[in-house]
Amino acid sequence: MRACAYVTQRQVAEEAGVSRTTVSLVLNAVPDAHISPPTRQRVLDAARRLDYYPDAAARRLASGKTRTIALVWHRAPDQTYRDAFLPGLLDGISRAARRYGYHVLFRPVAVDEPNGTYVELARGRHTDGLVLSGPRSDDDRLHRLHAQGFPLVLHGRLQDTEIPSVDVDNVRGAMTAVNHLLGLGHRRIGLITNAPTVYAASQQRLDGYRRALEEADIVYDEALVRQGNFDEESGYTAVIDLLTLKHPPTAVFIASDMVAIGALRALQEQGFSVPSRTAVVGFDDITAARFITPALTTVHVPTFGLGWSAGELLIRIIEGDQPHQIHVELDTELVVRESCGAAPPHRPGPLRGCYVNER
Amino acid sequence: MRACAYVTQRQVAEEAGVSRTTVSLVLNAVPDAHISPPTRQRVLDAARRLDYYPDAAARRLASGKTRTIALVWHRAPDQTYRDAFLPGLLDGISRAARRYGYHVLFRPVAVDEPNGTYVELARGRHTDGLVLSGPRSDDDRLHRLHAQGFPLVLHGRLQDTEIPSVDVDNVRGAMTAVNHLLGLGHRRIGLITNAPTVYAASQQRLDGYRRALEEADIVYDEALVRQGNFDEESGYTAVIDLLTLKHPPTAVFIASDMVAIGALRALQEQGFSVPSRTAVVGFDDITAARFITPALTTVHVPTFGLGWSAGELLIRIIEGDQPHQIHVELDTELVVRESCGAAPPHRPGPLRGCYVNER
DNA sequence: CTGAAAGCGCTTACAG
DNA sequence: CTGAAAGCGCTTACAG
Repeated sequence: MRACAYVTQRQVAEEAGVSRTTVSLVLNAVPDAHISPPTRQRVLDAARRLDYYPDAAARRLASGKTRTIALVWHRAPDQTYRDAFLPGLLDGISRAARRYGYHVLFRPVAVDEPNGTYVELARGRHTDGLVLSGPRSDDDRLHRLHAQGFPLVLHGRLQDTEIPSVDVDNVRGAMTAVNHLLGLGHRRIGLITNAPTVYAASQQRLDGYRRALEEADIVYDEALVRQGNFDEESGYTAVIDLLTLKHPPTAVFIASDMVAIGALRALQEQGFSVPSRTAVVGFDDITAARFITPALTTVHVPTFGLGWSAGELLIRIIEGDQPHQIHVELDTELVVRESCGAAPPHRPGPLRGCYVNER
Repeated sequence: MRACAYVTQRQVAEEAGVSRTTVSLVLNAVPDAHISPPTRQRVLDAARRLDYYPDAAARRLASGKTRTIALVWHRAPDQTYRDAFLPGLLDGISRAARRYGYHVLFRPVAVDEPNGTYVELARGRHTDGLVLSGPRSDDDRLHRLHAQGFPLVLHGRLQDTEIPSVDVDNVRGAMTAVNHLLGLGHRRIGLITNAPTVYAASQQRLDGYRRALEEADIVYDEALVRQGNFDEESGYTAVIDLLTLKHPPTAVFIASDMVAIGALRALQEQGFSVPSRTAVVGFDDITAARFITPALTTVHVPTFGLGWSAGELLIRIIEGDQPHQIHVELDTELVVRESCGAAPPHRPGPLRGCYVNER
């Protein structure tokens, strides 16, 4: 069903009275093909007049380049959680791609899908490179792809790998959160992780927590630490458990907003109102953080920036530039709202106080 | 930089001891090419042994089909608003595409971008068809594309057009919301629109509101109607204005959750607590609706279903099937939470009561 | 049941 | 400064 009649390079050549080679050279602005300005102009005019667009498939086949990158999107156990990052990330990648003249292919991987089915994109030459969001450590086809020299960037780092990656500086992000609570005078600060610590990000946020305490000369107390698992439920349970302590913490750093939302609810139900009795700081700055009551103070993750960086890094690799940084770590920012107890004076109006504190 | 060495059809042919034609026929499972089972098996084995993937560009060039569809994503004035729909929509389109063996290209259109730049995807044969989310009525390149017979599906209907589309049944959705309030005994029901009524969806939701009132023999009172404009701010302002009435409404249907969130805040600030003094029902069921206090009763928009339908409809059109429905309208569902005052008994736990009421 | 051959619409050495 | 020609890796009538 090719309803449209497409105009080809040949027609442009005829219209301009030159060879197809010349048309190609002009339209691709090949640097060292010295085309006389008048010839150039004639080709350009002809192309415009005929409203010519080169055929993508032909161009790819001849050049060996697809000028396309793909985003492979692993669904996480908790869907809401990942959905919060998709728009920003995708927008960032798309903008970077467009900036460099690339297209972007989107490829979700269903939870029940076997590992590595997305390599078809690479092996079938649909794309020049892949951004993989949410890599699995047991994904050996991924490592094979990398070993073969296929351009790859991970969103979310994998342990012990040389595959280029983009992520937020989780250690420093966590430190910012904890330092903020310390600055408000808290000394017994609990931690609920965002996920089991087999996840690199989770371990790093835990490390940041420990380091901030250490720098404040507070001994790390494992009794104040609980494990979250991506969703509200896990935060709820973790808090209930935390409150069985004889001396519950006066503040809790919860390394995921989604988990924090469940935690907030548990705290309120147990009469540990936030922030008056317990201060809470989250991590991620998902959309809901602004809307929950009390509005959540949290560590903002720059999703657009992550997407942009991933796209740009990948394209550099594809084009053979030597990127000076193979693992990009972006800074986070603390967003002070209400749940930490350091909220700005309450202003009436549709928006909850939400200024951003630079680190 | 082609680091990988790719295996070609020719190598598979040699390995299997057959011609390239035969390889193509077998691998594409061409229906009426009668290949003997042993030959077929030999080809399959050879392909597997060599880990062969056909070259996408070559295939496209030879077949004239890209087996790719694109999602063109217009950013709306309010970004948060649209972001709420992207994950579901994109997931739906991607799943439909995969189901039929298509890939999906994602193409955001920046707010400051001139109209119709995305037609390059069509004219350059990057894709066999386009799903356009958030079409502009003044986009004449869109109409030209359609006139040329290029496969197109809109997400969000355009007035007076024969271009196939997918949307939610806005009229019935609004009626469900208003009927619910009527069922709770409300008689003075206000309306805040989701946007100016030049937007088709906005007009339709207004129509649904009027029709529900009419069927309940309540005269339409323009004094109870205000205009929202996508964001919280507009909802906040609209409520402030509404409350200047001598007899403010006892319930308000707000045709957008984002607008409703601003409205909720204004109501609470003005002492019209929700739901005890004023009942509120929203529209869209964005993620934040669950998290706001009180949790928002709202009309759920099936974003995944919209994406799936758009993808499937587009693929049917591409493949020349005659779809029996050119304008698909999906049903909505009312989600009863707290803001309408008909909440289920309060249960402790991480999740806010959120059962779904079938229409 | 299988193969030789043309062709898809470009890019890119190479020659002049 | 410009053109003739080979080639990218497939699909698809067509012939046998």
